[in-house]
Amino acid sequence: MPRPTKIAPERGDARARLLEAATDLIRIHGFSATTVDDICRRAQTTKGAFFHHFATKDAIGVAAADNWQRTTTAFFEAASYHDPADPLDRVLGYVEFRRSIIAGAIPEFTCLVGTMVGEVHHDRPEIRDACAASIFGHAATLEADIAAAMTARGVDGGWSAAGLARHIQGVIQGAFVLAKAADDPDMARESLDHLDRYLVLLLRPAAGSAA
Amino acid sequence: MPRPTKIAPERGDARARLLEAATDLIRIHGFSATTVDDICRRAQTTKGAFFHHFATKDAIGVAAADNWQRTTTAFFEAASYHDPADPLDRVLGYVEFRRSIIAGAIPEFTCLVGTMVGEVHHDRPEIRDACAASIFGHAATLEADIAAAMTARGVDGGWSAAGLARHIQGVIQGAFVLAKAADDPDMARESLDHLDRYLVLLLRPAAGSAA
DNA sequence: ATCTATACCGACCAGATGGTATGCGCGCAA
DNA sequence: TTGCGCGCATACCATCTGGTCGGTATAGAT
Repeated sequence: MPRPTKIAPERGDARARLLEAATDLIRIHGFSATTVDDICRRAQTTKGAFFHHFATKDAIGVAAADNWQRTTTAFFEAASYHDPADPLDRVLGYVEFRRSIIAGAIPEFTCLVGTMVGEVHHDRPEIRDACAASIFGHAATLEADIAAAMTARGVDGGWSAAGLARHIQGVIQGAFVLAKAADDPDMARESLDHLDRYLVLLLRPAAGSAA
Repeated sequence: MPRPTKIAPERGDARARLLEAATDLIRIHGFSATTVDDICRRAQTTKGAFFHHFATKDAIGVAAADNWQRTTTAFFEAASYHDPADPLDRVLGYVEFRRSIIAGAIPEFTCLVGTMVGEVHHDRPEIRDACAASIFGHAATLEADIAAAMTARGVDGGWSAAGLARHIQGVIQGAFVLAKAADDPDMARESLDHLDRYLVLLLRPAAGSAA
């Protein structure tokens, strides 16, 4: 999830800067612990600008989740794990890609919407729903490849491609929780390795059938 | 995670009531959004009592995590998934047990320390470490059974019993994130079903070898 | 040139927040 | 019975919080 380098404030830019600042700060401190003043300071704007663009603090939470969905959608669409001809390779490529972008400090690779929804799910339903749209919308992008891999293998274990896609997102979110707790990105990588193993066991056609 | 019914305040009880109130409120609202006054109100005490027992708000976060570890340890030790003779059955029984206690409203079955650590990992290292001790200490209780099941099956895929135990905790934490996002406990159950399937594929001796 | 809509500024506010200072009653040892 | 420490209550405080409001600057339409 690379971020553009800081640019000097320019007229018409404040909304985007506020959104970026909010995203960064919420990933570091969480939603509740991030104050409007903090966001303004980091965005190099004032409260006047903030409340011109966002009616409430909650509103920037919703907007940040929406923005997260847009940017991550573009980011994953551009990735090369879609290239392989075999649908299972595309699914495994996705997991490998997720693994490869676990790098740097923890707030740099963890998920904005996963962090937010854990905190605000009960009190701020609008933010929760925006986070859910991002998570489950992203999960849905895996469905077709999973379904194709299921067909290729001929599996039917009473579970769905959509459900497995959701589970994959769950494992990734859980991996981030472990990394935060241990303060160690390796915890997340380890979990993604197990996820990869699961998908292979579940979806790889039996050995010898292709040789 | 059953909770005792509310009792009228009694002298000498305040600390325990504060801890229980903090636990409940943090599970609902998160750590930052839970105020000291909220905790006191729910515990039917005053700020005087609060700061008599806890030096700071952070201190009750640490104490709540420690208390969580103690109570959950006792809770899981008493469960019957330890009974089967086959170690794999004990591991699968654990997952089934975790699945069975997903019931009621979301804050009633989600994990205090998982919720807290996602929020405060960066700013409150003492709370983070207390949460980590709870999560990874609990994971460690699965290690022996996993190792025994690995031996029985004779697996060696370059991963460890400890790592798989951590992954199991990760999947459970991720399942809670999904349930919060979708506002639906079924999301968590679905993920635990996949976890069960993974463990069977990974650790069940090949079919026919026992019949 | 003027009008208007939008972007933005910065002082201000009421209430909340974590934390403190002080006092008071109960149990217990001397 | 007195003295003392512990558990807890009440009143209070400095600071921070989200949010408001009047005002200014700029760009484009007429």
